Amino acid sequence: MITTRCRIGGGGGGGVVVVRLFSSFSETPLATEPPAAAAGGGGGVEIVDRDLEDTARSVADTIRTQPRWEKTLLSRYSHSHLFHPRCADLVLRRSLSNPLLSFRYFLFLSSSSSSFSTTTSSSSSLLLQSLLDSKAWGPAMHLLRSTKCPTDPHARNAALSASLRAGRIDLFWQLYQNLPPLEPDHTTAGHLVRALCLDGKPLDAYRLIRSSGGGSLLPDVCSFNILVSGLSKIKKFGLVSEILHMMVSSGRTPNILTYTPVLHGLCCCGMTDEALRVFNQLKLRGHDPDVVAYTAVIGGLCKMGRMEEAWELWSEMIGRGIVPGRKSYFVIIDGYCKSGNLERAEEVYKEMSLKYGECSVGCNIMIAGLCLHGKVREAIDVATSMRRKGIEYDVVTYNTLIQGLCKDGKTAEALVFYRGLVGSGLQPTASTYAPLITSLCSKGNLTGTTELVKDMEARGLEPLPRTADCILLGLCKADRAEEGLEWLVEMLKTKRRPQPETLNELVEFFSSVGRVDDALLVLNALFEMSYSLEKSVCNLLVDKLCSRGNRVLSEQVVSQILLTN
DNA sequence: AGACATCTTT
Repeated sequence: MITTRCRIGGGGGGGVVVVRLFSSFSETPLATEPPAAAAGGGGGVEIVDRDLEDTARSVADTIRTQPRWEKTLLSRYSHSHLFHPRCADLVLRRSLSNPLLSFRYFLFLSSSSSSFSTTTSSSSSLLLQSLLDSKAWGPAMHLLRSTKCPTDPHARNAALSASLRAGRIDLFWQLYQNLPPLEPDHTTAGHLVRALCLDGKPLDAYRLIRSSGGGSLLPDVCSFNILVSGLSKIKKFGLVSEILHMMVSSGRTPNILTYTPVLHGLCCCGMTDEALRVFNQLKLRGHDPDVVAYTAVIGGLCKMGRMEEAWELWSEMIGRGIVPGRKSYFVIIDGYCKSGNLERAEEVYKEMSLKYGECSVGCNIMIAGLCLHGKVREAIDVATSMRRKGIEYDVVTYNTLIQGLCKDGKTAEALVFYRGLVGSGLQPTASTYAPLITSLCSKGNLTGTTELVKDMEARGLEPLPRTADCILLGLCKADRAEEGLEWLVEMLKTKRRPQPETLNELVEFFSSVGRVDDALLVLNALFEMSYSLEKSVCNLLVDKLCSRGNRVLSEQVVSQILLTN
């Protein structure tokens, strides 16, 4: 028996569940279909099919048209008919267009008659399927757990699959834990891999695959692809290569969709040359890269500013008859913007607009490019023209403009956009506040800063690390050291570590203004985070301590510094 | 059937 432990996510703490994919090969009973007349007929009374059909039709009409039909049914129909499996089956099927009604009928049957059990797994599977299709998860779960409802492995797999498709991993694990063990097979393995990857635990999925021992218990290519994608996102390329070998040796031949996330992952962590190598290998081995693969590699080159090579690949892509999509255009336009070739960016932007029309993301890219190169006025012009064309601003539009204006020293104007953002009903993000707070702090405007910090808190937003540092420095230097130190304590409590440079600057500041006690306090925090103290700051502090005649303390500090550096 | 690519965060 092979089990793999994995954590289940969803709500907060998430317990540990044993993935029991390969727990037992034995007795998961397949649902069997007993003879139709076995139950309900008692006493040798033979019920004619025709009668049952009439009853079923009438019952189905009743439950569809009457609000409270439970009592009516019990008094109007003979129990031997009502609870006859064939009749139950027919009513359930007739009501499928209203899955919840059908489910209510199922509940009625199972609670009114202790001997009732749907005898064909097909009608309960149909009911389950329609409940899943209408995303009625609660009833679907109830049905699956009901002992009165035989559901075959296929139906259970359908439920697992439906919960994954709907992105409800929480439900997936509930189902998985509460259902009787499934016959271990490659379908279930695939579902588990997908669920673990969606849960952000590709390593657990990898361990599961490793422990399965290979062969027929390995999932299909598509699930493998999801695993490769998950491992690529966390940059575990060694494991990716192991999985690729496993795929080849088990006959799950990797395809272009297997490799694209790898290319993307490599490009994202600066390994663009490695991506290029893999990409060329793929082409040599006869794979036809699609638009997504091309876009990934072109994006990698763009991120490194290698625009000539990017354009070369772009042309190659066009030459192969591949039509660049919207996102391909975004990538290359952004590349030209970032590298400062704004004219070229505009040319390609126009080409994209002719093909796909304009949208906020495209405008955002141009706005960011203009801001980056000090053309904030032009950026605002682009934004204004968006409004004219009926393209709505999104949070990124606002954030980009706010950042651009702040960098240009136009904090007041940036605040106008901030108010516009809030007024438009969009939710600001931590990135909205970062440049505003930095600007206000550097101007010594602590009133404005604390106001924005309060706004953030009211929205449940945490300042970005740099922003938090900025607030810390701002408060301390504006003669509000008490609040500043409180802020520092709060940061440490919530495990948000200030940068080493920030703490050095603080020690330096407190020393220089003669607040030696505060300097020592910060120094302590600095040591506790095993940061090191810069030499110049150290000299300044020791100097201050000595000049105060505090020889003992200064020697202690020096020896402490020697110890930690 | 299912998966892969975009803009803000200095």
